[in-house]
Amino acid sequence: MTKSPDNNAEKPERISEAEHAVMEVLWDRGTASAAQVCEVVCQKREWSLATVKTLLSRLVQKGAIETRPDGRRFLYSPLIARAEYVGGESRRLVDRLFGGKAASLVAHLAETEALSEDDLSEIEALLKELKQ
Amino acid sequence: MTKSPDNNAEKPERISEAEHAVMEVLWDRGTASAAQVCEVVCQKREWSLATVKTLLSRLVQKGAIETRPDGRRFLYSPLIARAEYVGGESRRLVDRLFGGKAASLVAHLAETEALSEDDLSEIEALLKELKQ
DNA sequence: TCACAACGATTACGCTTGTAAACATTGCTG
DNA sequence: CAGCAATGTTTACAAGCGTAATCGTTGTGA
Repeated sequence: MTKSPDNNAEKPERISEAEHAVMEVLWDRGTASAAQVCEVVCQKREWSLATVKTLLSRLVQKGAIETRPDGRRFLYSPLIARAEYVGGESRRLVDRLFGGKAASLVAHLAETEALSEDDLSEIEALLKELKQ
Repeated sequence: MTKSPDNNAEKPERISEAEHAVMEVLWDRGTASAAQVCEVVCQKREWSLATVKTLLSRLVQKGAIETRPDGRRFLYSPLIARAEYVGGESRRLVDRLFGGKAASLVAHLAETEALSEDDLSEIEALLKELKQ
């Protein structure tokens, strides 16, 4: 195979906030054209189509999405999974603010009442399941 | 008076990553001079004293810290509490990535095994306490 | 066939961030 | 008293980001 076996330098080029908004659409749809992405986000963020195109280009450069030609346009689809991104971001936060201890994050959320009764029950259920 | 009396628009000017590193020192010490801050972070981040000074200035501008003259130098101290910052950042993450549902974050951490056995026990204990 | 519309690509531009050097002030030491 | 050293202030500058406008190409409808 041509793919060099060990060029996994894969340093996951940071995705910016605006870019992330675009990614969400692609994760949701799986695949979309620039116009379709715009339909979803341009209202919300008061963007123009041009802005969306710029963001898509940057995401391609960063290796976060890929393009497939579809007639005269491109269809864009994610190359990295949402879970991967979410995991990375969560980890960054936990590392930066909680010394890497995820439990500290949870503790903080609980203390500051960022967790509702429902949240607490939900987590409790989750724990039970994980522990069985 | 030239200083407008009611500019308490207190929108908490975003603290950048590098600035945050400086804040951590101030939160830890309570108060410190530029040189003292540098002693703590300049090794770790390979910064020069000049860099620390810039960051301190920016933090002052942003209203995140205050200065008190101490002889020929300044002592810097935090104006916002660490908990406040941490809470804000956590909330931002939860809003952006988990639709505002903190429980989803916890679920994600659990699923991706970002939570160790110890973490889980800890959280469990926490929950019990909160529910008393 | 020809202007136009739909696209991606290129270029733009001001703001923030990271990282610092240069400058100005001033207490201190020889 | 004259430099020097320590300190804050000002200026710098490249990269990244948010937000687009403009350019170039090409399928399409009149």
